[in-house]
Amino acid sequence: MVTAKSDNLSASLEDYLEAILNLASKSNFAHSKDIAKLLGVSMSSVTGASRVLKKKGLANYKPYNCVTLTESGRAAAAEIARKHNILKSFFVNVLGIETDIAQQTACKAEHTLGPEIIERLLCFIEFVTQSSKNGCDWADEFQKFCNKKNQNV
Amino acid sequence: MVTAKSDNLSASLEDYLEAILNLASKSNFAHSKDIAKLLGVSMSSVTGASRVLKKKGLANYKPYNCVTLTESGRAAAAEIARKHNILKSFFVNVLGIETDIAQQTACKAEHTLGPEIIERLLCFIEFVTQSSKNGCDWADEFQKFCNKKNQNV
DNA sequence: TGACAAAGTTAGGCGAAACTAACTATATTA
DNA sequence: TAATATAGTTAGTTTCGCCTAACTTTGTCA
Repeated sequence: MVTAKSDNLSASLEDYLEAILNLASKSNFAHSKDIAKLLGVSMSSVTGASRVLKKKGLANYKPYNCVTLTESGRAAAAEIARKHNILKSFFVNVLGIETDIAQQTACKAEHTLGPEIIERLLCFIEFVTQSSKNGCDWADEFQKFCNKKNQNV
Repeated sequence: MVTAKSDNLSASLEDYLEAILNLASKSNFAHSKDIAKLLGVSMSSVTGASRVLKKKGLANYKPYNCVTLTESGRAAAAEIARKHNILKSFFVNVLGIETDIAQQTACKAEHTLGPEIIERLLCFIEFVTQSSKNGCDWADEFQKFCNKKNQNV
């Protein structure tokens, strides 16, 4: 296994990791200021987190330089991002939740749901997608079901 | 509305509330020792939490006495327990997750999922239940889908 | 009824995560 | 190239949630 699962990360550190991954998607590095803005946190908090991530071998950090992810940092961040996307997709495409709420909730839930649930959710999304191709559109049927129910209230 | 939603509760306080509700379901009161055991926490932590819950008007607490919930404490706890049950039911009955894992995950996720998601999940459970009565057993089909997929791996 | 065990509390401390305010480094530009 | 604006850091503080160790209260039983 190459994917060095660096576990034992707090929800907060996972957020920093994910933020860096996203910001670095084009440029390969992330500015403290942008991380701070993205996470709604002060710059000094970013400095603190960067030091911790460095100590854990997940980020390359030198004072007054941009932050980059190490190999295992990238792997860990990618896992978190994957969880995030699966959750968001489930919320939007299966449950029919509004994008904004789906996004926000995915951010929180990605830290609390274990692999068993995540993999099953992924499976479930595939299942629904597949059956819609076979003419049985569950997501659509579900929406109708919801609408009918809401009318009765 | 009677349900005095006392929000702004930390995940931790919600856990205490839920624990007290569960322990008090028969006797109407909860011993510190039992709360501590249920939550895997020291008794002094329970004392601290009890004081906070009292200050928030959610629990009746007097040193060296059992803890009971106030009216609004009960309402808040019931809401949390409801979330918990909806989540657990979704995990077990729709996703087919093992009971233990479902239970544990529900404990964590109940603090992070907002009402929109929870209500939709409830709706979804009803939808699946209903359609299984009409001869279309989704949960079962999904299990088959999962099994087939796992075989291919 | 008095000694002892069990239950509960208090005091003090620790680590995580955030903040503000003051300082330092870097970059820009006149 | 020196002044200044922007970015980043450091120091010190706060809040939360938990812990251990020592103490107090309550309840039991010989």
